[in-house]
Amino acid sequence: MDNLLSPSSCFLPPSPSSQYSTVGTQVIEFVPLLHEQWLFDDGTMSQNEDRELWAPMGSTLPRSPELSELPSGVPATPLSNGKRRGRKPGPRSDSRQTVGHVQAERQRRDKLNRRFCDLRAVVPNVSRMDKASLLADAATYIGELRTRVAHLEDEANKTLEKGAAAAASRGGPASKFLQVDETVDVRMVGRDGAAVRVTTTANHAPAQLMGALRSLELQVQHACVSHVQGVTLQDVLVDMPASMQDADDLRSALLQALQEQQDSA
Amino acid sequence: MDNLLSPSSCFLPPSPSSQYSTVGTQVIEFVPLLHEQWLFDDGTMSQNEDRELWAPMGSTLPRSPELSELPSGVPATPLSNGKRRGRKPGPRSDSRQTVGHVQAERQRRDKLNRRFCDLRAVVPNVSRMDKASLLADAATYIGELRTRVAHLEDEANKTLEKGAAAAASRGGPASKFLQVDETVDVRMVGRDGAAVRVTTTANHAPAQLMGALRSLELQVQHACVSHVQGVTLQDVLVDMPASMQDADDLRSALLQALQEQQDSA
DNA sequence: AGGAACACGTGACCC
DNA sequence: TGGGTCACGTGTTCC
Repeated sequence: MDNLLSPSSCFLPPSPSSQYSTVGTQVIEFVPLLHEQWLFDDGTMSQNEDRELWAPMGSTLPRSPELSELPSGVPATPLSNGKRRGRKPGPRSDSRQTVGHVQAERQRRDKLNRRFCDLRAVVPNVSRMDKASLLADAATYIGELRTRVAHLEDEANKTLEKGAAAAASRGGPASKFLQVDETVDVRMVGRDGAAVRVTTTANHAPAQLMGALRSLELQVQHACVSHVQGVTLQDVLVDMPASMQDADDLRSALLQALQEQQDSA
Repeated sequence: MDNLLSPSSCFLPPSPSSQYSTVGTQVIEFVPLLHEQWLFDDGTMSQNEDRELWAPMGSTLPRSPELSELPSGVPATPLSNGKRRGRKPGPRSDSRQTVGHVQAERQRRDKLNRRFCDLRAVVPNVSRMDKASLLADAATYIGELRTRVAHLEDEANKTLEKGAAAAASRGGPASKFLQVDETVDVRMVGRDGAAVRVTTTANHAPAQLMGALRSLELQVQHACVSHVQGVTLQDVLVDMPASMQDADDLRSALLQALQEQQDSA
């Protein structure tokens, strides 16, 4: 992981290096002045040395005669203290325009890292301090928040209005079904879908089936229910769970869930 | 912007190029035979291709005799469209260990980009397609969700304390959180039938609705359920009980039943 | 032209 | 030692 463990808990480039003068954009940008290494580059250091420190690079390029140093208005940037991550200046020919390029790239990097910081500030429980983990955690966190909001919202809607008038109609005979002539068919639809057909004469069969599907954590993508002459026909399309391979798996699980469902009723 | 506008709307490196052979991770790998590269992230990126495409670089170097290519199995599949962003292989001497390094770095980059994709999948309204904007939008979105959760929570607490309070039933703005996709509509069909339409983002909405109908002793004559993009639409035709006169009676009873249904869950 | 955005290779750092 | 992560400079493409 790296310095990311640094107390500031926020990754920022070792070299703030933000001291472009001419860029138009707002450069409010306070350096987080964390108390860890590289906090102050402040340009006070002599620039050169750092630059020549690692001058002789291994691989090399046929360097163009005029490599010199960045013409940048502010010569600093070297951030000289021994800490630095990036690549050494390496052999490059700067054509007075690549220097602008490298500087722009630096800004872009900084901006991106700032955004990473901002994101990290609003995401709790960032498991590891690493960028990829942060992104993953942010995504899952958003997912959590979403389901929570949805849950709270329909809860609010329900509690929002309801006369005190109680249910009155309660506790009917409810159930006493026998499930003779009850059929449960399951067949695959594509790779991840399963079509379930249930016919029964039981009372409130939809409640039983949907309750069973919920207990199995099966997401209902589509359902169609018809009741005619005492028998209820239900066709349901559900997502096939990863834990099940074929239709038979689902069917037996569903039968058991239906059984439990009606036992609890 | 960039290619980010690409139909896939997800940034992934033009060259998956991930073709480590020995790494443990799954390398299912199907060549993305569709008309655009990298349509999906899902880790199953293809590998191989390019790499020698732009072999002759401008700057040049007396390249070391053994640059060759990575142990790549598939030399072909140039993915030829002239699209590519990164720098060309450039002149490098690989010391048999830097090569492992570069491909490790590649994996890291890919993983990071995958995470960017995942994040982007859960953040709505991503203004611009650019990484920094995505991060910013994600952060603000999390902020919105948070305040929303907070509001909903203390609202729930409020309504929970006072049972009565009533809230003047309907008509008005009701609650600020009542969004368009959270509705319960009821209308009469003939003299003895009622059509109920419920749209919600709640989980396992069918189980809740059917359970509520059962608790009201309402016989389901027909039902149709569709789930799309997180919202569940349910149309149910029920027998109108003798104890209720109009649709509003049924609606309020249903709302209460739904509430109880979810409280018991 | 020139800016913006990205991927890549590379040196450095850490555990 | 080595795998993992980072920042940097660079080449490249798109607008």
